[in-house]
Amino acid sequence: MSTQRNSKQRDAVYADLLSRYDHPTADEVYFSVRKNLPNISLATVYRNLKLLENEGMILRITTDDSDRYDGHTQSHYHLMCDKCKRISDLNIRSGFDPNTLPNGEFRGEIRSHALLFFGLCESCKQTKI
Amino acid sequence: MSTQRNSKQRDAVYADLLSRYDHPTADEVYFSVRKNLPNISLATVYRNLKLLENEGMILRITTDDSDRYDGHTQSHYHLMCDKCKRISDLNIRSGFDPNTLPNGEFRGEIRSHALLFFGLCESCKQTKI
DNA sequence: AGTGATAATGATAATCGTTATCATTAAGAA
DNA sequence: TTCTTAATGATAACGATTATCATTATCACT
Repeated sequence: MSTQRNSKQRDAVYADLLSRYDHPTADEVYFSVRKNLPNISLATVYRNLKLLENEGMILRITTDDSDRYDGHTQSHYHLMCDKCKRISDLNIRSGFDPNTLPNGEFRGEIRSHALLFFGLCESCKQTKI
Repeated sequence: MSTQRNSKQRDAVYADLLSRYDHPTADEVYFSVRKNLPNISLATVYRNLKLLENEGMILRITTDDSDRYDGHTQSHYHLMCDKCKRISDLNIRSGFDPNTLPNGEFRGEIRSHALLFFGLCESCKQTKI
């Protein structure tokens, strides 16, 4: 495990993410947590966000601008609004084709998507380490 | 249209992307184009990459680190290697479920993916402008 | 060909999200 | 309570990208 000791700062960051569904940026978490811990440092927020992500306790959403965080890790997808730039949850049942734009019960409008796979490229797969 | 005049700098940036399949960063395009245009500025490379993207002539691939560019816009997906961080093309037939990890003829290994949808959120869809 | 308006460039400063540094604080085992 | 050292707070540094601005070059119109 990556953490050896508890800290109320880390607990506060995690609790904040669990309590909200608006996929905040690191800065937004910082300002929210400061209500209860006025002396917490922005660096501590970044540190703990990375730590919690590495432990699989939170999700990081990579976007064009600032990364956003989600404390709810059960499988779901996200939509970034072209207009207000906010991120909302999409409850898409698994077994779908992103090109088919499965709106389902979602009352917004899906226009496009970005999909990036991760794993091993062909040459790294050969020389497996 | 966004461009009113031709420029050999823009032509060179586009030609460079068309000639390669390694999904370079802006900096890598810069160093490549400098072989023929030693005085081109990095700012000009960034400007023209953004311009070409807006015109739909190239693709930008948003990743955790620097953005990467692709001059080949016919529909295909990408894999970022967890080890060497290079991006390779994935030829996936449409009509697939990203969770099913459709390896196909790809000789690497798909382990995960990041999928983000774009469009209008529910509230912006209501107050449509 | 020559001229003028202005798009595009080159050089570089500025921005901004994130990470590194380091002295200080505090968790928790002994 | 003491001691080790993980974690923090404050802030400097970093790196990718964008903004600024004087200069250059495109190209429509003579």
